[in-house]
Amino acid sequence: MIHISVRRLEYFVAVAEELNFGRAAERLHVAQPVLSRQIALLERELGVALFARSTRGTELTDAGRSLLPDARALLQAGLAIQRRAEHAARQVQHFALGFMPGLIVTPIVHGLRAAFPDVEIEVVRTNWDDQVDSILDGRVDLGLVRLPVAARGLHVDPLFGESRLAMLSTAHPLAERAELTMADLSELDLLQSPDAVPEWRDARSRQGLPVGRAGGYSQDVEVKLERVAAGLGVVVLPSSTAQYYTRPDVVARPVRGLAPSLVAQAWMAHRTSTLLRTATDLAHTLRASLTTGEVLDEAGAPDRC
Amino acid sequence: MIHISVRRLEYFVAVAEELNFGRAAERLHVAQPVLSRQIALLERELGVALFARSTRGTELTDAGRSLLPDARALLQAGLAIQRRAEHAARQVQHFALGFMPGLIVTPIVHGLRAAFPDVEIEVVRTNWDDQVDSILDGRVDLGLVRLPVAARGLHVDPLFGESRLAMLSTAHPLAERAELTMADLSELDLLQSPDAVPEWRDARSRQGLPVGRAGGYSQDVEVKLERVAAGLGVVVLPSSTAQYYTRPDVVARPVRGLAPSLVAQAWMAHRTSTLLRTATDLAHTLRASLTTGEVLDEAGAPDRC
DNA sequence: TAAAAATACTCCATAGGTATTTTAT
DNA sequence: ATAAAATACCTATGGAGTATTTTTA
Repeated sequence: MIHISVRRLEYFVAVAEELNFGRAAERLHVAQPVLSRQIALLERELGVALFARSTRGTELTDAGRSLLPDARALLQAGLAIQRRAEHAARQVQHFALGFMPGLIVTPIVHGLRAAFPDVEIEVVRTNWDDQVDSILDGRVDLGLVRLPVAARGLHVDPLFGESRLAMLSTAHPLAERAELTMADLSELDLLQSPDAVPEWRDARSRQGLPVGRAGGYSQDVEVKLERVAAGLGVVVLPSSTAQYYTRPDVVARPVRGLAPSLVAQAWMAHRTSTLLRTATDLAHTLRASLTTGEVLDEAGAPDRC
Repeated sequence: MIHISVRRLEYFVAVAEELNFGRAAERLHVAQPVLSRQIALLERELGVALFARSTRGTELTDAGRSLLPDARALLQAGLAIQRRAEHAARQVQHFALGFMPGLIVTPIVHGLRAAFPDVEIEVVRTNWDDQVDSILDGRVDLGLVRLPVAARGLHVDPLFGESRLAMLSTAHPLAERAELTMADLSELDLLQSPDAVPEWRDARSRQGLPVGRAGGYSQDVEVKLERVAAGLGVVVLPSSTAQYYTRPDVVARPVRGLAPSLVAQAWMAHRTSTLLRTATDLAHTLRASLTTGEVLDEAGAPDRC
């Protein structure tokens, strides 16, 4: 029998994120004493202190730190349940297809419409930061994602690879070169998450240069390109994305030593339906037509995990 | 904000499994009207009917069927939280290493003890049916499993392969042959889950023979071998397991056309700790010494998903 | 003394229990 | 007539609110 209360975990996550009971209470639209009490109850229930309180700044204990990802996972499972129930409640069936910028999902949508004329097909453009979350929390039933993904509970089925290009302002000296090297690239500021370009991060840390960025990262391609055009740095995009989003003041240059980007389809591992099955089959069959760029290698055998 | 109540989902799963409110209530140690009300409230909350009630047998609706796996996933996340909190509550750190029959975890345990003398290391023998569940519900921090696994939320890192052998009663006519073929094998009754021997299942269904088993499957190696010795059929075991569990009335025979079994380590994808990291590194380094059988091929690059 | 969290207390929503009715075979 | 689920009604736990106190930099 499970005693855990979802609400309490939500409170816990909020406090862990704010590290301040008052602000967390405000964010949750409850009174501050409620949090004091509920967190204390959660701690008693679990038998561990989750926070080290002090008047200036609350901190997570080891136990709290270890609970946080578990709690987040449970909350996301709860969200997914609500979202999907909403869809089940409306009589018309619904299927949401997520895709990263540069990918073309029209062929899949056409195929699905032909096979299931009564189903409402929705397409959702995702970003690097929510390509996985959108699947986990039920906004998207099947996502066309770019690897790597932190696949908690997902089936990931690689579809094809495509080369990646560095996007530079035309005003930048390096824009005159036909091809860049990793050494060139690592000199530049990266305007996207280093997780998306591990080669850059590795080269940077080998050189002892800073890897993080003070300003944070923009997630929208358009915003990234805006900042590139402004001369703030470089972003690395898959060729399809580079080709889709073109502007006169930004050029795309190949980089020697940059591994290809892999496109995959991903879905909740424990969900199955003929609709989903049809969609994954379609995506696999039509994978060569899902991009405007050239397909590097078609990842063959289903590497589903 | 999430409104879902874990308790209600627990009730839902119980009723979905029993398909009878009275029996489910008994199992949950609550009164039957409680379930009627809580399920009705859950249905109102979600806005969908989950059960089609009738006086003879309750059935799941489509919405209910689609909720069930999601609900189970959430409950398992809840269990994991409770289990791990229990461990965090005891001051002494704890690490549970799961392993399938035939595998030798002593080298890893020694390595961990050397690196973390104060941590309590527990080893847990798992079976085919709980090698994954034990990780998901927090009983095991790192599991040495046999592929394939339905990897919901797991990192799976293949370690090595080993050949598989058919275990037969010495009294069986085929026991006199030095090697069997898939055709021989598919004639025999399989005393383990067909999922563990897909080749057998495929051969059976091609021949139009029944694949399922009325009696269900035993999960313990010892019990399986007992039944083999009794002449009820055959089981297929990895060579290490075959070598570890030996009895005079059972023989092991190679089978032409049987793919090797892969051993992997698996852990919750969203958990990280130096302890876990050390353990996975140890397992990877020592992988050749984790089995008594011969290592077929060492799966190299980390295929972590 | 000021900011942050905990405590005291009150109120009400809701889960759970028992007894009973409804419903379909 | 019987088995299964729903309803009626009661109780008590516990979550949320306001006011206040404790704590420490």
